[in-house]
Amino acid sequence: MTKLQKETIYDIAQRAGASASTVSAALNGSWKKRRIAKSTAERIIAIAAEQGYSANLQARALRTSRSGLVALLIPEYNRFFSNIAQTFSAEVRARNQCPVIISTARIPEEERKTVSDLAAWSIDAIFFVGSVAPEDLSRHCAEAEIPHVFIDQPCDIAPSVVTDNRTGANVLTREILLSMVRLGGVGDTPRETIYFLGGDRTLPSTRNRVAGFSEALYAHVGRVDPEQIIAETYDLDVATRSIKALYERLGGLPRGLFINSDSVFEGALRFLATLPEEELRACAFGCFDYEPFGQLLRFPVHMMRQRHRMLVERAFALLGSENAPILEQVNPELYRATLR
Amino acid sequence: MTKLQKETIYDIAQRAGASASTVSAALNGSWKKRRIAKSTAERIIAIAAEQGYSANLQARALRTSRSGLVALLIPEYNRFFSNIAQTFSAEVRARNQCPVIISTARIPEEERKTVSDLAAWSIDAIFFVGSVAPEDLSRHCAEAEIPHVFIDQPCDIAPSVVTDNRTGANVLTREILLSMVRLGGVGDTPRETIYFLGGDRTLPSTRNRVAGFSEALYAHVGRVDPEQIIAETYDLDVATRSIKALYERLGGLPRGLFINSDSVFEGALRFLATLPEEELRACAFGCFDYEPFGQLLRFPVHMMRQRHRMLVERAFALLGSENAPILEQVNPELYRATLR
DNA sequence: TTGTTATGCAACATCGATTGTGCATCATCG
DNA sequence: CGATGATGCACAATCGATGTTGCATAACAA
Repeated sequence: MTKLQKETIYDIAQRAGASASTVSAALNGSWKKRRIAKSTAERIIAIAAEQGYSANLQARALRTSRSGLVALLIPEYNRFFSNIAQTFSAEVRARNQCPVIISTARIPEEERKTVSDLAAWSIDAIFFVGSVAPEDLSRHCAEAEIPHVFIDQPCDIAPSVVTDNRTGANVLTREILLSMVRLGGVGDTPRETIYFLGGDRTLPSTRNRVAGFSEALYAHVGRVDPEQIIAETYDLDVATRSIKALYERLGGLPRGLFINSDSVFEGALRFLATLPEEELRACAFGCFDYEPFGQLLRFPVHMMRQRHRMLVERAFALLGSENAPILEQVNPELYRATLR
Repeated sequence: MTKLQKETIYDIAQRAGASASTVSAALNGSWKKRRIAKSTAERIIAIAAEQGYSANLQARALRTSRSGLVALLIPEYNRFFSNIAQTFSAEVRARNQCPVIISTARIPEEERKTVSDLAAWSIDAIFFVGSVAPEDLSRHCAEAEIPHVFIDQPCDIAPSVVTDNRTGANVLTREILLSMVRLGGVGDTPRETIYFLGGDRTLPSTRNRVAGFSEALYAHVGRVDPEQIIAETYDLDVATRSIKALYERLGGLPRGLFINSDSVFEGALRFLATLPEEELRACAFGCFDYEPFGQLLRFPVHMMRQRHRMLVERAFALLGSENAPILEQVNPELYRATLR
């Protein structure tokens, strides 16, 4: 085994008594098209293997302007996005390409800069998950001719795969309402109603979840108060403060709580953890996202699980349909809390 | 705004009425060393900015054989590794480089292949987290002259940063024992003792945790039975089966349980969730890893939090000290379960 | 035997940025 | 005034792989 780095097609060519172009053709598989004798190709391949040769990918990418890199941009590493990252990795590697995962912390400026960087790398494709400004990013990619897909947050001008948030939220809300009935049902005072907590109303996913929530609630009691919806941000710390403020304003927990996303869940729990168990059990919880530990808390929580595997698979399928603003929806799965 | 892709230094050179080499120097900051007039450099930089120029990184990497890419290899995306990934990303970007995060599923073959791939990309450095076969990987990197560091699992022949597992486990075990005292203390029957669950004994981190566990236990009761240590794998499903088997063998939960890692925690909880609350509260739990939801379960759990920020920072600091088998330890933080 | 097509491979230009070298121009000094 | 040195920049050779072009030789037909 010699130096992994230094060996080039020229070195191999010398050893094999052939030219560099022949070696190149033999090694990248194009030898058949280039009318290289099978025996020659096999000899070269054997020598390369023996020498532990591996092509300089920069050189190849420079020449072909295709890098073999596929990127995934995520806002952060929470459970949902990590799951996406995991299946994305597997999927890319299965295609013999190299997955590159980058988190951009929900900062639009950072997202744009990252796209520029990736373009400079001649990236083959970009998957955006939970992007803040999809259209802007899509235009950037289009300019650089980079195939791209949006997951979780749709884009008006590019293929997108999203969870069916509206239906999902509707189902989850109905489930919470069902639990609330056992706790006394939806009443007239603020404390006897359900609240929607967390998320960013300016984003389509949150808007759709709010819509599903509202529909289910309206169908149940015939009215929805805008005050019941608290959706300014996904920020974890803000979630902690929001639930605390709500608790103080109402003089206790409401009878139902729709928690939007796992990060909000985590933030809210920081406050909830300080409450006595009776209070927690007097509120019906639902969370739009799945968190395994959620099933094991001191109080029951319904959860809506987004099917990350399916989302990623469909996204790959849509990669071909470039620039077509297709919107594909994947329905999430309800995990009903078992009463204890 | 023109095509993001096509603009090269030659185009800029034409516009500026200068040569490509001058443009190159102006744009990459080496113009001072190359005695380019400040006025010329500024003019070129202005034109480049106006044209939205960005350098072709393949070409640069090909020439300089440095890619600006820094890789992080993790086994999977659990909470601990995701945290590492998050701080790693930030750290790399702060250095104006591009983070590449790849999960290799604890498969040695996959790890080796990934290192080869990365070498072919002229990767600038590799951070290995929780690697299965550190020495082998280190040799590969050394051959390709890639700076590298190991986090979480040490390597005998390369710089490593790990949690002080032994001390951490000792402290955590003592805390569990303390809780056990309130539950009746350590007695003579199997059900009145403490068990160590999960992890892989062939790995140094688990070995050290077992050592710390044993020392604390020995100091407390003067003996340790090998049967008290169940550490064959980090696998989540196996953890579920192990705890179930233990429960059935003992005819109930033991009085204390040391859970090794968050994935084992998650696996064990699948079974624990099926038990009535009284049984859970009759056992003192400790987990070597921090899981925010862990503080909010139906029973108290002490947790030992690994300081991922510090681990990553120290790893960067050690990158320079190439090939020196330095072992740096970072002590974890105890999160005492509050009784409810 | 000559002309034609097929086969197998080497030469060479190319991708875009970097960098060693060299050639002007201008200032400085004895 | 010629020698010396600093200044500002252009030229051209790389880095390693790809693919087009073209030159041999062989195979075949006329």
